[in-house]
Amino acid sequence: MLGTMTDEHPTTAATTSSSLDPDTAGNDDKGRHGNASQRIADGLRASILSGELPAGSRIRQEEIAARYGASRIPVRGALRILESDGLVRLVANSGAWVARFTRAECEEFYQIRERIEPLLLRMSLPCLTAENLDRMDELAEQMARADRVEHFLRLDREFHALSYDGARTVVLQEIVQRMWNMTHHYRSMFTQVFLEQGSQIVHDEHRMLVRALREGDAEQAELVLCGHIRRTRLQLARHPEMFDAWPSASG
Amino acid sequence: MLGTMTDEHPTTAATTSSSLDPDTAGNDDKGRHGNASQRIADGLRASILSGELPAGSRIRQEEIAARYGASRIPVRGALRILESDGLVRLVANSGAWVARFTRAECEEFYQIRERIEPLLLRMSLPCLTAENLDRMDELAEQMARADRVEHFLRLDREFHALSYDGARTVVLQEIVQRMWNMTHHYRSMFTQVFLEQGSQIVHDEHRMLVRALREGDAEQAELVLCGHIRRTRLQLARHPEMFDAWPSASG
DNA sequence: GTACGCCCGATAGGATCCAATCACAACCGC
DNA sequence: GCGGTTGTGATTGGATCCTATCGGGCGTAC
Repeated sequence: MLGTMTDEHPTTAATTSSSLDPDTAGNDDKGRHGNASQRIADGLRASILSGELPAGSRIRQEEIAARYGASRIPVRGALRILESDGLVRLVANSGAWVARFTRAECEEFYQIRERIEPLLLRMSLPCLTAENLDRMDELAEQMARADRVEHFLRLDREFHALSYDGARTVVLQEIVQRMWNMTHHYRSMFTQVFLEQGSQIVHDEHRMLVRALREGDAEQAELVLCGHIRRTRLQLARHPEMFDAWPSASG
Repeated sequence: MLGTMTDEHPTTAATTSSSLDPDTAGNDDKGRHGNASQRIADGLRASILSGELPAGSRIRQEEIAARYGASRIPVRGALRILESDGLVRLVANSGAWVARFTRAECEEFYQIRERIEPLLLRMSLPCLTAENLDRMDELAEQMARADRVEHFLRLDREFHALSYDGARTVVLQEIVQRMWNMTHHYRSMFTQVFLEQGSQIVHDEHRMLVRALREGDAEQAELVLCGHIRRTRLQLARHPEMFDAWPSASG
């Protein structure tokens, strides 16, 4: 026979790498089983999120290919992956740029997050374990004492990722992850501001969230999370200077 | 100079093709200016949505390349595009399959839609024109008289796409479009059922939606739309036979 | 002096060829 | 007879080469 090998759907996906945690985002060992595109995409994603590749800067295929010791073919694949991640903008026959978002787009992302993250939280709630919640308490505690931006961001991302850990969804988690990646730089700048101000409300919200989850109160958890994101969006809107002070795109 | 050509971000995107309408979905003329990947992706998308390529069937690169008179390189690009559209599932070193969704995943999609489409509608409302609304009335009228599934689906998609036409968003519209594509077959089967039953509630909802939009009542419009999607989800959950009677994947 | 058109370099996209990987199957040892 | 192993074919992934396209710079005409 010729065409009757494995024409049915694959048993499980298992190839989409990258968790909500930016460090392990795409560094799953299984992700690289012979897939250079994925490896390059993961590396580029890390470079973009770390700020090494600033928003608006151009990405040249040959340069990336040389850096990763590959040809331009897997680089193109990587760029497509990052485009679907929302981190790179491709223009046919022209080139690739690190995505840069306007203030309006950023507000759009936050409004999307306000709607879908509470849903994801609701879906996650029934399967959250006591270990999840204990760890979230720890993280909330550590965040309250954090003074460096990168440290806070790492804890914050792990905190929220944990809160979504019980969800059995696929697409929703991917969307949420994309939103987190796309808003990464804004959260970074915003964190800078509120760490300087020593605002406490973020930690109050985190504690309220864990409490609602512990009590199994999905409605309350949704409200707290929605408010958490909404407050951030409104705060962000009050700091338009963040959108002017973009890290400039060097060649 | 060497590196100082156009290293800034491109002025506008303008390359993401495909509207909410499945016919023009990706057939924008500008999409093909030397971009075979896009052209092939658009063709494949149409084949998948039309049912010509059934869910779960395998996609062979060489076969597609031959059909479109190209090499396998742009086919790979097309497959990546469709993967980010959620219509194709890629497994490294194994192959590509037309995405097939479980009942749980389908419910997930509808729940996502319940949350984000009302938001998109709210964002669209302020910029909707009288022409938009008049055309929506027409479409609602035609839908009430439609008796063929494809005809209804086409009108329905145009109706809702029009309701989102005022939105200045980018990402949100892409997400919504993806959800519509991924649920396309389910809507097809569901439409079959309710057309046979002669149910009127869908048309009532459509009229209520237009009325709320005319009155500029965003809150009411959101509620109606949420209920519209929610009711469909619950109806779908009551027809588990749809998930058994999948079109089989022929090689 | 300015505006238009042509030319050319650089970069992205595509074709062809080659290597790696996987699935199936037949074979051999126990 | 059965399980593990290895071989083979098909298919995907990657490298190299070639072509198309885009943008800037120069020259010329008005």
